Amino acid sequence: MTLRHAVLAALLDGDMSGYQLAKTFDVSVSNYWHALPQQLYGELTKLEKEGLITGRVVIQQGRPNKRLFSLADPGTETLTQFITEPSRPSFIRDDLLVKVRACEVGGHAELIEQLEERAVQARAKITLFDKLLRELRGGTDEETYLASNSRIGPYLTGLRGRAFETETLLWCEQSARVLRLRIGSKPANG
Amino acid sequence: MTLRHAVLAALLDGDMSGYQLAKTFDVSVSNYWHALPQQLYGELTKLEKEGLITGRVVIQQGRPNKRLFSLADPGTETLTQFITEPSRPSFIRDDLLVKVRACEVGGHAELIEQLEERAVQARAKITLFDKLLRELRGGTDEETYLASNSRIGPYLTGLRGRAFETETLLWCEQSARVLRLRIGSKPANG
DNA sequence: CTCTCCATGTAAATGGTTACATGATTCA
DNA sequence: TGAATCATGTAACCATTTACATGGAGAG
Repeated sequence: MTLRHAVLAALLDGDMSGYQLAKTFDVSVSNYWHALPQQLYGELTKLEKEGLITGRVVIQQGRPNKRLFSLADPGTETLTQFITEPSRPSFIRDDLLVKVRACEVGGHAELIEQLEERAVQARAKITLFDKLLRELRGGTDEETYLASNSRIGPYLTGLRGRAFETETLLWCEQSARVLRLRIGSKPANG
Repeated sequence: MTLRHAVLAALLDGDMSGYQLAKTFDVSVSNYWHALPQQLYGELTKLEKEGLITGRVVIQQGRPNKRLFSLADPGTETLTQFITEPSRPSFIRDDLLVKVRACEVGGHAELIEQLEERAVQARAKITLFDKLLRELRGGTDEETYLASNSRIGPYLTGLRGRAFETETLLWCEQSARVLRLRIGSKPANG
């Protein structure tokens, strides 16, 4: 199980509620881990029971109360130990790649549409990552930032995320182009 | 469930046993889907019962008999329909990225080792992908190959796999370099 | 005689997804 | 009045991992 580690790592950014976590997972964490809100709520409850995080209720006006969680010392220790343990191989799961792999059976037009849709999503994600990286850097350039002693973890994973999405974009465009030649159809989005 | 689709797609390469599938998943399929042998055996049995693939026992000398499976027409239809359905977002799960994200809690030395280990694996995978792509291309160059009417699916996914591993390699090297500056330790592998 | 490769599985436990459920507030 | 956002969960189901299990052949 590593969802717990991903959650603990996310809390290094500061206190968060389950709802906030679920929202920001997409920008900051979903690049290397993915989870649904239900899972996060469950995991947060477990982590609190085990004392790895501490939660407190924040009463709000004009909106429902929320439970804010912060990393406790045992949580930090769990993370440190996790870093020490051997890593297991990463893995990807991607419908689209399975589909491209099997494209010889037909459905080219639909597949091209999906590739173009994914390309749009990738562009949006690249923009988000660029924004994230710019904000982290502040005024300084990348080299100086990475040599300084601040928060390099989020920056490095942000770089990986941007690189991943960039490659996805290029690949989607290339694959769509190649498939289009096969059916002589026109691009759906220009 | 998309393991079944990944298995069906893999069988487009030709008849295979569970054991062969488990072996080749690493080179050809694990780039976009990952499964353990137990899962493959189970899935193959199910797919045969449902008539999507057909199995036959091949008696061998000097080694155990094996069950060879081939794609049946309903299996091909299932794949075509799968291509038509909307794709769900891809996702990555990577221990190492979680660890780098959380690196501020300590364990830099161990983390650097793991990054270097991953870099070695990435290099090996790039070599494998290059070999795969070269074999698929045969004599022709890439552009000609992709414009011709043969098996573009495996080629395109191979390209994605190589790009992914290349980015992984660069990222591991960069991250290890950045972390090394923090602790002033020497590289473990040169 | 030991190790690795071939070849196939079952069973139990954990992890993840889908469907369902609630209820207040703000904006159009 | 309807939709979106905030905020939190439960229950049932399906998928995946871990542990266990077997057994012959060839290489060293």
